[in-house]
Amino acid sequence: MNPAVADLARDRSRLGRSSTAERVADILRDRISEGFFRPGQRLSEESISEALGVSRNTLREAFRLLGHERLLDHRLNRGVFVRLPSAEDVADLYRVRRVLEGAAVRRTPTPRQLAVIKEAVLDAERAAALDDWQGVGTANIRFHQAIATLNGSPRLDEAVRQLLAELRLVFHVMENPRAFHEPFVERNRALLALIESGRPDEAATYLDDYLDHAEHLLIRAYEPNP
Amino acid sequence: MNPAVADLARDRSRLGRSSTAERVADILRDRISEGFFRPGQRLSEESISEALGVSRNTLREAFRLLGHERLLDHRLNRGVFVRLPSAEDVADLYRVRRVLEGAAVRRTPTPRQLAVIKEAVLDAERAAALDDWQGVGTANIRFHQAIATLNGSPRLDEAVRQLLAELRLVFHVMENPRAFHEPFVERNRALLALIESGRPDEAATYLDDYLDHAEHLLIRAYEPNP
DNA sequence: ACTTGTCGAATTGTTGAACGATCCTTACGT
DNA sequence: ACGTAAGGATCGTTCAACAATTCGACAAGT
Repeated sequence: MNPAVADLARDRSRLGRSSTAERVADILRDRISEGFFRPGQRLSEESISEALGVSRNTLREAFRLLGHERLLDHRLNRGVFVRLPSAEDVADLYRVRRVLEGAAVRRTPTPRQLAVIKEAVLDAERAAALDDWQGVGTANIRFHQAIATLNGSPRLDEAVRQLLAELRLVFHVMENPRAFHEPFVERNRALLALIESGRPDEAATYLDDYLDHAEHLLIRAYEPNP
Repeated sequence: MNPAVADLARDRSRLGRSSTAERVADILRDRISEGFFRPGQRLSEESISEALGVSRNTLREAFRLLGHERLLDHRLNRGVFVRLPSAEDVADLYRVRRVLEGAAVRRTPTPRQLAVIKEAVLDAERAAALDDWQGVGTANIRFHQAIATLNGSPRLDEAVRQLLAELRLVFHVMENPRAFHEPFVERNRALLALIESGRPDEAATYLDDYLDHAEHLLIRAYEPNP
């Protein structure tokens, strides 16, 4: 086969994925992620389908997709709600993070992977300097996503992407984002240094402590405000 | 709260999840899992909706669910197909298994968890004695699912459940199930012994070799039969 | 023989309306 | 305070219709 044509094979994935339902799901996912739809809020089929100019059936297909990603909670005969994770959910999310990210930091990164991680650290530091704590949170998520890619597994990348999207729901119910995000800006850099210097065991130990700290902060933020 | 009433909480999950679309998804999932629908086969909306007595819209919601579980492949304007995993998919599935099951075997099991694992080992041995290699495959999957529960995370349990369901698709394209399943009956027992005796590092090492072996067998089975 | 253009059947993508089922609220009666 | 009944709103599901797309076949051109 023609080598120039074979190069096109990479773009093939862009062809198939663009049904209306999936595009609607993309829109809703973004809205949830940015906090436009708040956790716990109900999403009316009628009003949203009307607002987006799609039929209820198509919207329901989109809802199914997001429900499977744990961003929406589908309650029979009551409608879909933006998911509001419980304290037990938070604990489980961190259980998964310890496994997935813990395995990731034990791998030796390629220079390209390392560059992506470093860029995320820098973004967080820049946002912190501007007191943009929402931006710090976003950069933080990119940081951990970049770490997850060290596993070299598309499925694990996708799992981490969903997991962090779910975790972002938790951030939206917190009243004080600065208190939560601030301590981790410098921890990100420290973790990067351990990964970069090729000490996987120390990196893993540091990550465990990192995640413990983050989880305790979140859980504590849940108790005064159930 | 009444302790007898609290016991009912476990059945609560059965209440909500019973829309027609989800029940249809359950049926199709079982059919795919048992090989009634072969990998690569196209599932017609019209004929299946008619056969099950549900509308096309409802069936499409079910298709979305299974597509998200990677059991169906949804190609725009061409319909849904039972997923046919590629060799690269197999490699990635085993990448994930090494991470998730590797983390699991390093945990100390409760007596109850150990009992479930042991039961799966026995089931595989019983099926092997009867030359029921399909049954061995099923017991094998239960064995690894039971191992995954050692992580103590509902999300990881679900991830492993989906992962093994996807792997079962691979089994269905193999021509010789005995050659693949037979060697692992006694390996299951050996791995159980290592877990039971509280030697997590040895168990993890053994599991790595176990998964390497399984992956190589599968990949090799793919090459003569693309 | 190989590629390209065109046509038509079959299937999916999406819509809009309809109706029963279920839930929530409110009001009522005991 | 508690159980109940009525009403409205919304979801669950179906159905029919049409547009959009794919696919195979066949003709035409090189």
